[in-house]
Amino acid sequence: MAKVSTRKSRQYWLFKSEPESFSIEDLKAAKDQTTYWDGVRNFQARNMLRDSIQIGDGVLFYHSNVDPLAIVGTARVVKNGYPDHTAFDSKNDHYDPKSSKEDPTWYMVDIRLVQIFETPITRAMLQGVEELEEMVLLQKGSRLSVQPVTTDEWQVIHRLAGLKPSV
DNA sequence: GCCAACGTTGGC
DNA sequence: GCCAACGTTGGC
Repeated sequence: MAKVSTRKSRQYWLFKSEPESFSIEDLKAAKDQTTYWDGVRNFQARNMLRDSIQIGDGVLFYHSNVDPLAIVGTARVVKNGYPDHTAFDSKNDHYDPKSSKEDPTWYMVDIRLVQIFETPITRAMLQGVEELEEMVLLQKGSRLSVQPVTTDEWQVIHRLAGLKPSV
């Protein structure tokens, strides 16, 4: 019998990336427009990657540490959490000697591009929207690079992009 | 470039 | 187990 998802409904997430290291254009250029989301080295984010994020979930792709800060498009989860092999590679920037193949510390998922927004939804735009006041991204001091997004937030952001909620 | 917020490390 | 010191993130 095929493996069945443990929950019925799709969930939504926001992934941050510095475009200098990996931009949504890089995702577009990747083979099958798909990538593994490696390098997350925070336990809270790790738990989401390992335990919560599932195939079919929607991902807002956010560019951080750049002008303009913005949600630049969406992606879809195409592979559930599995060990982040970059932690095993001593030559990799994200190498972590405490993580082993036998007992991995860090996890990643695979995502595939859905769309690049014609007009990026800038952080400044988000900050003006009452329905997004509680969005994790906009909370003071929020540094999580993988964050949950509510269904309402997902829909508001698609509306701002002039799109029907897709994925 | 600044600095607040946060996570981790290590001495005790 | 506390907490000061330190390093990093990331908005501004």
